[in-house]
Amino acid sequence: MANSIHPLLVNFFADLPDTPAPIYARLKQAITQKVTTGEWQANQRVPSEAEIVKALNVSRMTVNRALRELTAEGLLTRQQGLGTFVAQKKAHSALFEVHNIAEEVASRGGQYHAKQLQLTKSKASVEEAINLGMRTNQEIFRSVILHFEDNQPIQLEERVVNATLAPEYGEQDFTQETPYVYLMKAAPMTEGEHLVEAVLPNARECELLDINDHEPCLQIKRRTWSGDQIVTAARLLHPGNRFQLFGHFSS
Amino acid sequence: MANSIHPLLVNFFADLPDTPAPIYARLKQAITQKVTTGEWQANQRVPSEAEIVKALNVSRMTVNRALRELTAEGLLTRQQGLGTFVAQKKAHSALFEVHNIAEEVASRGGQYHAKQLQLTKSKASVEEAINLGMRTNQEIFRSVILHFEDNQPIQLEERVVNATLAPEYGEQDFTQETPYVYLMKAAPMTEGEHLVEAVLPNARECELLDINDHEPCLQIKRRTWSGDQIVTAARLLHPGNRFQLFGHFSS
DNA sequence: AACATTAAGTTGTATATACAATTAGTCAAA
DNA sequence: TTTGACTAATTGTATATACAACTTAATGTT
Repeated sequence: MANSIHPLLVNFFADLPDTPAPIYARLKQAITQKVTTGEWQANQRVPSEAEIVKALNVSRMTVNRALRELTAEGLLTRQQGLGTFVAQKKAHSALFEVHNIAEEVASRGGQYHAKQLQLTKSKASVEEAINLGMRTNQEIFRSVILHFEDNQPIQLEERVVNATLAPEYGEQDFTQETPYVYLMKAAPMTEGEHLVEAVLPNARECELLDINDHEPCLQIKRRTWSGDQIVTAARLLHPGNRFQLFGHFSS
Repeated sequence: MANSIHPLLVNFFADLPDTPAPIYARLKQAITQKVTTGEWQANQRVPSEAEIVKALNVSRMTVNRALRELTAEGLLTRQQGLGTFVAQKKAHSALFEVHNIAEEVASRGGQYHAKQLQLTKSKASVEEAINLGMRTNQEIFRSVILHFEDNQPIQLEERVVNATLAPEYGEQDFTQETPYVYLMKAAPMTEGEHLVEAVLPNARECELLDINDHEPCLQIKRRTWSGDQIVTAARLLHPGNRFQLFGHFSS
């Protein structure tokens, strides 16, 4: 071990953008990349501070800062006397916060885009009216949008929108702005509810989401109100192998 | 100004709990208290690093760390060349209630009972220690309990418990009182997190839950803390065709 | 065999020092 | 008046050093 550098650290800065940035920031960026690309697997031990110091010729305090901040961000875990390890962290979303899939994808560094599969306007059926607490003569929009993260489908969104409260819904370009963002402007929500369950998608849904048959999905049904009128109801389908809901509470 | 200390810093550590803690942590705690009690108002300028150094006789790097971390946490804002300021109060997000399966079953008029499948005690493995934020020399309990509603399995619970915080966990009768109820008495939780996803159970889990192969399950991984120590980590598996999570929010 | 001690390696914290980068103000020259 | 240079104050980053606290493995002792 004497003079050789740690195998995980060869060409450590090699494929990083050559932006001028502080050393600690570039260290964080490099390590984040190793983890998110899977080059460093979960629970794997990462080089010690001393090894990084030796390999990269930086100060230990700088390495310490990078590792400490990444630990605070949940990417790594550390144990005094033992070492530093890659934490288990999949793509996750805040549970029971109204969420915006585009923002979430962006926040974890993914490439977001969306494809609108359907957008129609008509009167609510009896079933819909009951389900949504509307009247059958009210106009509603129905839209189906497929959301992608890094060119992989991450959410299939079926949505029904109250056309009285959001009359311009049909003219929006949801590949640019998500329905959530538009609806918040059109009719700020005051209340909402969620129903989360594990379901087996049908053949068409499997095809759209690009998953195998028998791959479970996390289904979220969400309804939001503005005052006493329902604004929108959505059914969000996420592939189980690519998606987790995350929630945190404190007393 | 020459020798006098900053007026905001007189008796700075006075009304703090005298717990042994690192200087930077006590600094953070003291400043957090000033801000949350309103003694330091939003947008007010806080003493500069140099002033704190002079008043409290600590190193500037220590002060810098405290202020930097508080800034990352959103309590303060800083501007190079200008100073450090109290940030605007941040919005509180909706939380997700910790739930008790026995109470839930009872609340919808079901008949509840449970069967304990396993209960052992040993030291945490390295993987567990990393996963749980414990030390490898800490003792933990492992338990597996199957919960029934009207004689149908409704939840398979695999749980790891910090034996230091809940030493009598092994002597409880969880067919009478759920782990959640006991743990709340033993070590009141102050923080927690949830991870929800859709998974496909393995053959043994299918058999225990009395479901068909390919029936998706809703898996909840939950970790709870008491102060900075983890109390318990659990994996809760619910048959997708018999279980839903429900949440409500209002603004 | 069981237990205690020691050593080596690792992370955690604290300090002193140095220089860079940014901002606001001062003051002099055009 | 405007411009520009300069200065002081402040935060931002990087390093070297030191010691504390913890974990594991090896070693020695009973």
